[in-house]
Amino acid sequence: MADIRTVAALAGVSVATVSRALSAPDKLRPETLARVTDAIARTGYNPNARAQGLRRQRSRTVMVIVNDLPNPFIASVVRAIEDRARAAGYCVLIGDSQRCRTHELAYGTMATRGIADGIIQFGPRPPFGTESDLARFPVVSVLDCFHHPSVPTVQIDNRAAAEDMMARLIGLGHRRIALITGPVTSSQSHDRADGARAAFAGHFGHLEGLVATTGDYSAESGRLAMAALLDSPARRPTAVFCFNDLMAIGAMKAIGAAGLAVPADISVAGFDDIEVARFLAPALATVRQPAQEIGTVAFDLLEQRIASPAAAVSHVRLPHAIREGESLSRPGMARHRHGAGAASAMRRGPTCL
Amino acid sequence: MADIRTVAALAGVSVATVSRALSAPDKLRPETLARVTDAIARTGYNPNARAQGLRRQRSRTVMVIVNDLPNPFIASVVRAIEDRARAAGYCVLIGDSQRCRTHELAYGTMATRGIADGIIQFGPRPPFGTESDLARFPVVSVLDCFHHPSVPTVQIDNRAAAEDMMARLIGLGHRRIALITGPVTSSQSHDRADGARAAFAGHFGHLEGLVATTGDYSAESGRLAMAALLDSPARRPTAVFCFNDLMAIGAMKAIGAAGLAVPADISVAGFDDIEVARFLAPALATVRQPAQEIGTVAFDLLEQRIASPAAAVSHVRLPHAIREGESLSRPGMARHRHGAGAASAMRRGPTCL
DNA sequence: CTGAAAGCGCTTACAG
DNA sequence: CTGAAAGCGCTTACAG
Repeated sequence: MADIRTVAALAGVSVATVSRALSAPDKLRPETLARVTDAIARTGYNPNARAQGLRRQRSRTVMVIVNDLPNPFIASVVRAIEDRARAAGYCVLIGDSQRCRTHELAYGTMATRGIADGIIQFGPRPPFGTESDLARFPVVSVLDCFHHPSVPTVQIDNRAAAEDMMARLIGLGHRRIALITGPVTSSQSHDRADGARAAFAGHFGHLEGLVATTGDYSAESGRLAMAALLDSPARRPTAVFCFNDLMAIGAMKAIGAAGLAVPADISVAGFDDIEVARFLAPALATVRQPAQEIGTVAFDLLEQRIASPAAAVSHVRLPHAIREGESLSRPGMARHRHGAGAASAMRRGPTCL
Repeated sequence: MADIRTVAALAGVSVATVSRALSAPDKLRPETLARVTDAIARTGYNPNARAQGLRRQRSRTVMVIVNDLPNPFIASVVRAIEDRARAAGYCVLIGDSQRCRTHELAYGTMATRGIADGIIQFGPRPPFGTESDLARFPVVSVLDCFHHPSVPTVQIDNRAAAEDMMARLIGLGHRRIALITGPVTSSQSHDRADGARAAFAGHFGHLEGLVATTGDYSAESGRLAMAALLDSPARRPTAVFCFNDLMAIGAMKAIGAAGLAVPADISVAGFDDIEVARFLAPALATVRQPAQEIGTVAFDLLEQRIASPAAAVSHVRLPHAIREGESLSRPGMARHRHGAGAASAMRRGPTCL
């Protein structure tokens, strides 16, 4: 924690020379460089990043704003961003808004106070209160994107991905399918719901049999939503498509709690392909999103934007894939061991599409 | 992104007055304050944190270094730290070392470059290469702690917690118990193994029947470790105590893959009490660690240390609890439906304690 | 190739 | 109560 003056004195040079030894060593006479390098080593000198940032007007830090850090899928994208950032000599500042708009805005403001050079935003709203800031401060929107002329986005084709999974379910013979969606504010959830509807209507010519209920991407919300769907055995779906894996885990729990089996009674599909999904029994069929690549591309786009703010804004769509699992089967695979009890249909949430 | 000079000019005062309007408003004449406040509002002025930090020699930022951010238990402790930090007006910088020593040291060095006022370290090693830095820079060690005279720690009593879970297993009648531990570098894993041994030996007077194999806290390592334990049906344990929930999830997968059932054939216990553990079927019995409180206390200790570096170093032990689950039962609950095949005993890893 | 000097945007004794 | 000035630790034209 010596400063540049200490090092300069020790090496018998000016502070400018010490600075150059670090940033442009080839501009120094080898002899001088050696003296400075030695002094740096002896003092354990590390330039103060605050002072560097102030002088250079660049912090080499990016802020990542997520809304649910404990969600393993989000964490894995964050990890990929961090990997790439580190390689590029950047620090990463993570803000977990916990879906609270106030926190989100606080992190956004913080970033613009010279703390970060740009923001990677995971949520469906801009991290600033005033839209015009988006034109001035580099922001990249990722996963659950929002749209703005000066904000690049990186995500999969959520609509097509949902269509693909629905095609799989329909292909297996399912005619009564439930969706457990994300919150109404989630743009990716809208896209997926659109895709699901398109696939269903495209195949059957109508939407009868497709039902949707809303979750909030937490396992508990998936459990509750599924429990609501099970309230009415007569209209019970034969397959459930959850818009993330955590909700699928919750749904599986609710199905088990009702004395039903996956997939014999109800097939379950997820979204994200988090690691634990592969460890469930049965292993969850889900939509794989390329977490690593999403993070990498997001960082690269942000870095480009920091370097040249006027360049064209690109919107990257990365490929998804269907991850096979044991949680899907054809409908009607179970003996009819459950009594009726046609109770309160659609009590909570579920609405026809 | 106006600067203080712009605001001062607009309000017709000096920059010193603008600074005071923010940090000590009561020192200004109400009239002046009003003019400045108005100018601040009109320009959307936010002080540059870099410049503030440089001048004040305080960044009001703490760095959190974890080794596995996607682990939901770790993420939940990080979230608690962030909550507390935000309330105290601090930023949080998260570094995910991914168990790589080089990255860990890089984050540690970064923090000391004026970027952070202190570090909360999750791993069992100090974040610096030279020990003496620990006396100079505030560090708090958390969860998987290391020990150093000037570093406060916060964790549960891992030894006692393991004893408690072992007592539960022994009380159910288990006589052949396997441990799936963390890596050898993990101090908390050592403590837990000690506790497990003490409980076993205390009850039986010997260690025959207690077996340990090593994992790395990932689900996949739990699966592999469990598969190795199942290699020899004759010596198969009737209960497995995994030193985190992710490994327990992996172990359950391996048990299912071998055609066995939890808990009928093998009881499984975990550690951490992550949210998904409650959603497994069967719900996992585990050791609850108070994530929220651990994070809160860790931040508070760090803040104290930043404020008064010379104060006494405290070591906080927070209470754990046993979370009941359906993954435990008495041994021998299953019919003997599996053939023998007494193959290669202890081929991989498992060693008698 | 090297140094003296200005300045990044703030804060805070020091005067008045 | 308010302002002028020094300085936090760097970097980088500008001279030489």
